[in-house]
Amino acid sequence: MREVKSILKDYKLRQTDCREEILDVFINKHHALAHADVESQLTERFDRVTVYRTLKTFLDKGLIHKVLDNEGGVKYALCKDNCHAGDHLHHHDHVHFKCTTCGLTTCLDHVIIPNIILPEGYQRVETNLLMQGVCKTCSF
Amino acid sequence: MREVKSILKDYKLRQTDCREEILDVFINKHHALAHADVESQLTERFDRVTVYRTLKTFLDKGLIHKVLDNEGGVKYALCKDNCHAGDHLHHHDHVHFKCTTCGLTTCLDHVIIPNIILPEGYQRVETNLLMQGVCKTCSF
DNA sequence: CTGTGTGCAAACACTTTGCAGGTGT
DNA sequence: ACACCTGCAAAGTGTTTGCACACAG
Repeated sequence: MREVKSILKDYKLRQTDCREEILDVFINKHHALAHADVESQLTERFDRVTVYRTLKTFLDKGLIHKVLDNEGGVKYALCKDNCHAGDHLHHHDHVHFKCTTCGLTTCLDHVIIPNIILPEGYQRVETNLLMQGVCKTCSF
Repeated sequence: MREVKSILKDYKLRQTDCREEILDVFINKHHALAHADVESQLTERFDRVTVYRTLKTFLDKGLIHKVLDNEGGVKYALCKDNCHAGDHLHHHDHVHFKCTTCGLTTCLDHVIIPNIILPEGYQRVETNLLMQGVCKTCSF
């Protein structure tokens, strides 16, 4: 996977088996993954702790972003190129959609969260929107 | 607390000390509370498990609603009267705001989530919006 | 009286931390 | 060579389940 290696290099991360595999999982699955999902998708077995730390590293470096879950967990999804508009402002103003049928949470990258007017005195920094319903493939 | 008792009756819930106290906490605190928050606010000590079950009961009966958290936990907040428009459609299309300074999450009941157009095939059922930033009282 | 709520104990699940040794650059 | 990554062990935290007894209606 040439792509994986070059992405890690771009993000100034060391090339290790664990990172390559986890990144590969994110690239191939096109939905958000919780820690447990990542773990179960790995071909090689890595320590739970290593997976936790790798996810944290990817998150810190801006390779992946958090996706909230209605059950209270956190999932992660790959950041797309449009996250880096301006390189400093790492923004994720797109909608996340969790299907109640198949259970998958996906980034609707092209559905952006509209600008919401807050009451006087509130300063917005980040917005997270999770929508639940039935996804395209499940509503046949 | 006459109010508390009548609310429990309205929701067809038995009157117990635990329920009265927990409901009282929600009424007096005007922000979302996680399980641990509820527990620490109780004057009388109830079992952890009882608190969990009470929250679940309140949630099932529609007395409180979930508030997502960016850390991956779940908080709860009282449902307002406007939740019951139509009595069957229990909707919470308001914005939740978590202050990064004081850490409190509040319901912005009057800031409703705008209607978002989804791609063909997606059916929306529920929407949850969490905004983070600085709240009114912290931005002095 | 009956069904439901509560407390206790225990199991279970999830996440973090410290340390020793291994690996990428 | 050095800094960083990994695995193991353990602790810390959060949540659920089963059962016996207590209590509201």
